Amino acid sequence: MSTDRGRPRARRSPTSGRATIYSVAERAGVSIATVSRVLSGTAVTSPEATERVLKAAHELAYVPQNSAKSLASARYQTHAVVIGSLDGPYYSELLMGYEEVAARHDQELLLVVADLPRRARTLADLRARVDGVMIAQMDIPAEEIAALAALIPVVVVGRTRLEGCDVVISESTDTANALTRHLIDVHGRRRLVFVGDPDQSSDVAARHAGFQAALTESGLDPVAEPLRVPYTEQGGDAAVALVLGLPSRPDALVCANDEVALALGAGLRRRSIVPGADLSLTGWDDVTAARYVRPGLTTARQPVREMGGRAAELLHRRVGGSAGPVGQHVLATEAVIRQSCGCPD
Amino acid sequence: MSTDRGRPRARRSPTSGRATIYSVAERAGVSIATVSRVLSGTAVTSPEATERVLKAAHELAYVPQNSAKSLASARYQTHAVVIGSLDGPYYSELLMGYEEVAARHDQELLLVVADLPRRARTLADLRARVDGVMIAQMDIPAEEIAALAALIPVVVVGRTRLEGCDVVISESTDTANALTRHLIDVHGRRRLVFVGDPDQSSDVAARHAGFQAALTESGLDPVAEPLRVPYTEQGGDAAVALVLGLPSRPDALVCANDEVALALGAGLRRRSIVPGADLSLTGWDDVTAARYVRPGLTTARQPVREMGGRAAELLHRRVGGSAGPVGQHVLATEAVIRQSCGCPD
DNA sequence: TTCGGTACTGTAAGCGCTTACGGAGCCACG
DNA sequence: CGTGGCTCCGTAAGCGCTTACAGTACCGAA
Repeated sequence: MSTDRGRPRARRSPTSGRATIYSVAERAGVSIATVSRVLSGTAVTSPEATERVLKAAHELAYVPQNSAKSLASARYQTHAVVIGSLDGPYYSELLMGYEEVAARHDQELLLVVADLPRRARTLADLRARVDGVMIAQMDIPAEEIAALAALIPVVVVGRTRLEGCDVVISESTDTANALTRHLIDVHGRRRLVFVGDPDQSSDVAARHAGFQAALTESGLDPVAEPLRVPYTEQGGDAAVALVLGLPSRPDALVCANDEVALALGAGLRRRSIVPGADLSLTGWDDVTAARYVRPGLTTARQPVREMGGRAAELLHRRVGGSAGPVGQHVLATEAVIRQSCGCPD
Repeated sequence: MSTDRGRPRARRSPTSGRATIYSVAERAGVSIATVSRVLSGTAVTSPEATERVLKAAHELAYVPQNSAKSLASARYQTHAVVIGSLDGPYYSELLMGYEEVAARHDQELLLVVADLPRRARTLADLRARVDGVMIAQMDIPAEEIAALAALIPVVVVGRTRLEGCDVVISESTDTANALTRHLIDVHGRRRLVFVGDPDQSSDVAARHAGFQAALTESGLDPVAEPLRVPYTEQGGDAAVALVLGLPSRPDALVCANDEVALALGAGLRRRSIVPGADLSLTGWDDVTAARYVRPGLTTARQPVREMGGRAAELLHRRVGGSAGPVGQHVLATEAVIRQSCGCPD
């Protein structure tokens, strides 16, 4: 019947008893369009209508259904955050920094822990679920990231040399250089070894480059190839054996991160080789434990929280279309001199 | 015209160029219903249709639009994870454990860091965005949680005495008791003090209860009221002054967590009071630093990862409706004896 | 041959929003 | 008094799915 034509189509059943835009409209005596306009502030509405809608919405404890909003507006108000693990303070700190800024822009966070096995599916699927993706995981191939970046805005943290997406990193090479120079110039070290695999992440590669540069500038050669161990406690334990197996005992160990340095230091000490005295030991990241061990671990502090914040800001802009050409954002790093290099307390 | 009646309504424009269920249906030569059935596996489809749909979907790189799915099915396939902070290893570990199990059930994770200021809005809004909520934050009032639990399935980790939702905790009282008895019976401590505020969290309250019970069972009285400091490094620093200000110097400090214990230990040592020798010091949580400091910190290890996993499992069941009555799930805790209590290396 | 099942499939309604479009009411101006 | 412009509002189409319902085709039993 044509008498039906003018009114909103009959609703099914009140599915969940939850208020919808229809119930709010009815209670406020306006159309759903007006409710939408009032609540999203996208168009002018009369003071009376505005007030009535607000009142009705409040009385019904109305919360807009997220899925309906997204479907109609083609916006998710959500960023995906892709990390490989939450081990150690690095990712936690990064996530906190990211969250803070994202929340300021009313963006929600979808946490994706992307193991290798489940990655392929997940990563591509994200484009049907979020507005943009932040990646802070080292072991995802560059091509995979590039493919994703072609579908949806992507910002990457902590690694470099990526095409088509913004990158946020902290300065590594110069600081690693300075730290290494400190060992050479101040502590007179001559037989230095880098502990960590430069090929595993561009970040570590940059640190290694700084290390290498410092040696070259001082006319030295490394005592050995980098000791390629994983960036974990286990890696540090493994490094103990490698160090002891070296033809000539090094007098300085520059580690890719604190975890490795701490485990390596503890292992050496068990063999009566005392970091700070018998050799210099440095880490990277300034984890909490670094300032509790004795001797305190000389290391470098990345502005991790700020990196997260910057990444969130960038991605938000990029999603909103108000960002310039993609580029690389480098934040400053600070060397933290404690005693494991040989400095006095 | 009635000739139009039989065919699917005309689509607007190909909004984003992305494949939809319509394009897949068209390419496969079937209806969208069949596509949906094939891809979700909710009904039998002929081998030929199945294959054609799969092929078309693959060729078009089709990913179902999450918002449309949710809107139509009233399911989000997402859990909210509410935490107060990611500081320290506790929350990271919890989150990892949770994520692992949630992923196994194909549930996504919405990360909500709920500061006090933004909490009220966020928490209630979650019901229009996720299927269930996991809360691992200590400072949310019980009533607020109860209110949320009335709207949507909720599971709480690490605190007790909550109505209407599942609770996952680790055993605290007995382990705290055992740890305290160790100090009394093995190390002959008599002047014990608890460091931490039992009123801040039910978890710490339980540890304090165990501490208190051990004293009572041994016919002792605590030397002083609990030193009510925050559970942070700053709290530990503050505790140093409190300890030194005590009328009688305690010979054992039982701390609410490792962070406090580590900072307190470092502070005391600076005053030439050596943990392990001059007094016993214990923590709780077994953070990474606990095994690197000297003396190694005697502490207790909660099965944090398992707690996260259990919580995810519970919430998934509860959302699916296949869970029994709400209840409390207690996992075992393990005392970790190192040297800060006075034990030899 | 007829009829009831069984195995699939298509049609279309509906999920709860956003938003283009057009209309109503009102004022100022010619 | 007619007209143009402005402000506010309602109508309805559409977002891309799921799923109830109603076939259709085919087979075996009566």
